[in-house]
Amino acid sequence: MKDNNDMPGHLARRFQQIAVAVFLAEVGEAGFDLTPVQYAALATIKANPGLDQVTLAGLIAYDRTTITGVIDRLVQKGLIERRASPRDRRARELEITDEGRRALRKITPAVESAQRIMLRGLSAKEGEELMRLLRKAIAAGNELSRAPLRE
Amino acid sequence: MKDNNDMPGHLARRFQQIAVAVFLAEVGEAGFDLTPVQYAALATIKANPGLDQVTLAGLIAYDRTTITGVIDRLVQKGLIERRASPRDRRARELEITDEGRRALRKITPAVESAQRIMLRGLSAKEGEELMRLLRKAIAAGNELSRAPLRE
DNA sequence: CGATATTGCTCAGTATGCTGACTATCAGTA
DNA sequence: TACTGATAGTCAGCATACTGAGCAATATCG
Repeated sequence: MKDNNDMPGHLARRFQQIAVAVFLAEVGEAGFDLTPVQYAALATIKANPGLDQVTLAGLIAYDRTTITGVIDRLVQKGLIERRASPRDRRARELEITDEGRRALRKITPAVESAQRIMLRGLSAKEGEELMRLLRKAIAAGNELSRAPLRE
Repeated sequence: MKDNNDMPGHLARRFQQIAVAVFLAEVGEAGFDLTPVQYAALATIKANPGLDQVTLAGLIAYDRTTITGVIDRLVQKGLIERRASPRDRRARELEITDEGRRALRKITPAVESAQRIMLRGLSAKEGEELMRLLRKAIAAGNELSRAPLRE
């Protein structure tokens, strides 16, 4: 009988669980109330001004039904704006606000610190290797989830 | 500006996302409707007959408020039984049913297949290395989440 | 041009996960 | 034994994620 610790699926869940907890703790300590998911969305909107929701979802591999709520909350916090696209009346264009830009800038150190903490059990070389293997496994499984990465 | 693919937190989320999708697909194809979380709970209850909810939660690193719903659904499906403990009237003892045992046995090939599929981009050696690194990072971060592993 | 397919988005429903609060019970101690 | 603290479980509330359905608008093709 296989142990939980021999199951990549179980290990994935545990690592994710710790990663989220560390992120929330670091960002919270910096005085902000942003989830990992909201942070990734905000950073991606900043890097791609005016993109629509489906494109955003593809860039960070979120489900299209999940992104709606995430965007709602970012708008609610005043960090982004959502407006109808002039070219396609089905689509909504997303834009970061000045406040969103400010928040992103101030949060960055906490986010980077969180990434270090979640790898604190590994050497620098091991951390790199873990990320390489995750990237490789993810690339091979990209199409297996409902929300694949789309570049 | 760091890319998402350089963030262990983001990679953790993506890998877990794929792992869950693969698990549900494989188990669903085998004719069962069990989530990864429900499967781990069921297998752990079988291996530790009569354990209480807090102990179960500790063995698989679930939050005690999450385990309640998971157990509800396993009971609902007739796979486990929950009854008051004779020694501690606060506690509930959990026991797998015959039907739970049967389900577990029939599901096992699908679960193992799922674990292979989620590593299909890696060689056997790389898969082992990924699991080793995840275990190491998880061990170092165990206390950082609200639901640490308790053996 | 008009029928059809596709796309962007939303919604209802279900299942994790977490925070924080609460009840009931148990354990240790003054 | 009475008080105090810890523990087992539940609940309400919020935030991901997903399934499946549906609406409105756009694209495509005969």
